[in-house]
Amino acid sequence: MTMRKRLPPRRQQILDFIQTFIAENGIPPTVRDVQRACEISSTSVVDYNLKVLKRDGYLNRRPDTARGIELLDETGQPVSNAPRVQIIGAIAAGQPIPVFSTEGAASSEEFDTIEVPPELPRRHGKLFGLTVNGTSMIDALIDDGDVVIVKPGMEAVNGEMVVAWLRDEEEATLKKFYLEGDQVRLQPANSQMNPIYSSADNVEVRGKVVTVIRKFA
Amino acid sequence: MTMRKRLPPRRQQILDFIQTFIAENGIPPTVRDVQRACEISSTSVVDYNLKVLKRDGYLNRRPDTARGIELLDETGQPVSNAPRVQIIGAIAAGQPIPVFSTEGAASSEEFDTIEVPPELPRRHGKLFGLTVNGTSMIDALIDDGDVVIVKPGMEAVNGEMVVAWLRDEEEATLKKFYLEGDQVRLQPANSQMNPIYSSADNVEVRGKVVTVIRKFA
DNA sequence: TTGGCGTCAGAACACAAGTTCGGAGGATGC
DNA sequence: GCATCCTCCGAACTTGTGTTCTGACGCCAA
Repeated sequence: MTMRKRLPPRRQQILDFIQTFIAENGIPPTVRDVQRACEISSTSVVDYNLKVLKRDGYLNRRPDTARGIELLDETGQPVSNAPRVQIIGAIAAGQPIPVFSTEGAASSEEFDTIEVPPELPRRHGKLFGLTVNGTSMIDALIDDGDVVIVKPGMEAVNGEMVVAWLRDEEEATLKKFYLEGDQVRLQPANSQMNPIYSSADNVEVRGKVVTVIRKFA
Repeated sequence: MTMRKRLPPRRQQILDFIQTFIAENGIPPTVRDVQRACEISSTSVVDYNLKVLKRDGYLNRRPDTARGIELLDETGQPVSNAPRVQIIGAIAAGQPIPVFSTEGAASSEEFDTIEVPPELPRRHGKLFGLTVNGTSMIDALIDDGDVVIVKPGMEAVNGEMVVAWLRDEEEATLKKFYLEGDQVRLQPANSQMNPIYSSADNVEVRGKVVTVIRKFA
């Protein structure tokens, strides 16, 4: 693991541009793309900085090939353009969620993110992630440290796993949702634990679990 | 939604190569890359076929730009370069798996595939997928039609969900694995179902579940 | 047959793009 | 001052790469 020091402004600018360019166009920029965008007078300057960035492990270059720049992450792995979902907090049965601003569009770089298959955002739109604390969902194959990907929304069908907000208690929990008459049963995924019963008025569905991502198994 | 008819072999070959090339290199091939790989005598032939493929909605081309090919999916959306895992069959408690050649490296286009976060193959190497039939794993948040991503391997730790092959019965099942003395308990994830006990000799772990991907929720 | 159509071959063109070279400031240390 | 290193400049060189032109071959219907 190479340390990532603060870069000279030129170099940082180049690196940022490459990142943006790939995100926007799907393919890496050419040397001259970088030159124009960063208003550098000569391609040799770009080449020089790219060489340094390569030496320091920020990217790879395929020699003699057009658009041969390949960004690397902190571990030296090629970086992918897979979509990332913000992990906006943690959740555990009976524990409050911190922020939880569903549409706040908070500034990007504040939260951790996690890679998801591109199919998910395509199908569900905006999503967020919650880290699961503890093993209270162990029967649902959700272990300590796993991340649930949640689609914001108020509706839920019986049996779906939802993020439920209990108004009176001011707590959020991750449970299976069952509407039974005028009360709601929130069923944990742990045979050791009992369901929570609450009046339907007191339960606010904040979103439902779309999938679970196990960070390492 | 454009219909995707059977393509002439040349065109299909070109399309396949582009797909493979992007998967392997992260950037699209050049016209001459295609030419060499498909053993085509002239770049004009490649260009001609690319034009037809573009007309028919299989790809986009950025004019005059190196590596300007952009693959499209059935809906005309740009296709991502997220890794894909082969779904080599289906599995349900007590049901046999069809093929199950772990390392066979079967011909590419025979199986369905599913997108996974790039982190998974990076971490675990070669993986395969199995479609889950039925709701016998419902307590594990694995529903009918979900896909379990499995890392091939013989070892398992107690509590892990594994694909277990029962030699005598010649059946494969998806269960949680517990080695208890010299026998193995295969615990289903359904409170309605009883565990299977078998001698350790009779149980062969084929792989363990790395994650679950819900196709639509 | 004839003509159109889809497909391919070979070659060339024109520009895109990676690479290299000599030189020049500016900082830093001796 | 002098050497050394980092960084930049301008220009050129060489190759990569998209594109085009002309011609040909086979197929099929009028």
